[in-house]
Amino acid sequence: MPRSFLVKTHSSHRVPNYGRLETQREIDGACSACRGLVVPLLPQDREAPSVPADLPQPWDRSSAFACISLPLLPQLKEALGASGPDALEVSGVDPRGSWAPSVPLKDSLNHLDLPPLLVLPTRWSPILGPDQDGAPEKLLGAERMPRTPGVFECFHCHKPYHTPAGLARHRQLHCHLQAGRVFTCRYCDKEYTSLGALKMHIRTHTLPCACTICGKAFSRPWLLQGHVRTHTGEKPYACSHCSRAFADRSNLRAHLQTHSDTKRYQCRRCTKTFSRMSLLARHEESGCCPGP
DNA sequence: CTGGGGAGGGGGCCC
DNA sequence: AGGGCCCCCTCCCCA
Repeated sequence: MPRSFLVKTHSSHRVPNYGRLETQREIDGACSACRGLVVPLLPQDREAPSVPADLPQPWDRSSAFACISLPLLPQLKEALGASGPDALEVSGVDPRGSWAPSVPLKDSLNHLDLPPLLVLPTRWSPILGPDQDGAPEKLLGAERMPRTPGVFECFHCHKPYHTPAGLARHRQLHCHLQAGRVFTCRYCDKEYTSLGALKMHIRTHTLPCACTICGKAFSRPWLLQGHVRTHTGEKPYACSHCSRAFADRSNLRAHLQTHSDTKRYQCRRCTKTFSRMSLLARHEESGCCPGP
């Protein structure tokens, strides 16, 4: 089953049932599209894809999730053709290994005349990302660096995402919302599709981790740990290119960008590149590149 | 205006 | 289920 994930929506009119906060609302009239089964057709994989790809492919492991109603599976298999994977029904498959659809999976599924939720993948609209090689660069051994941002747009709500994986997670949101499997925060109106995600979010309201030195409170122990370093001066993350050290790994990562010859974020209107998205955003907001 | 460091927040994944 | 850790991102500030 797909992992639960954050529901970033504030449009809820649902009333939280705090009597069973820890209880998922059961919906009788669950999402017709999801009533059968939510199947990760191509399971998400955090590891680096082995096949370089200029653009996300329809069978990209990190992007292809769909809600497949079990009764529709024979129909789906027929549309995909006889060469389709037998394992498609329940376990998912990475077609790049042994099989790939002869036509884009999206088109195959569209032939089914299914409700929109059953169609995958969602429309991709890469705007940036000429160097989206699909192979995350390595940092500090097993760590990952972000890909060059593109824009991948949700078919349903047109919400933009920087990565196909982010879009894939977002698409699950539509499935969960239609199914009514939603937990709402009692402190704000954020909604989550799993209780665990909600509990984690609630910590951002209750801030159970307090600094013994200054009293500042944090939602998670590791946030507090990072904060304590601001008191102790500990900087365990050293740059391998210079003598600088950092208390925070993310800041080291940002710093390493300054050693890189290639800037990841390029202005869409001029060719100027930036090491950080925030710098690009500031550049665009500054009006440096007046429109046509 | 730009580049970069410091600090922190958020959700996801793994064990 | 919970903790630890991950990545991604943002904001603020300063040179």
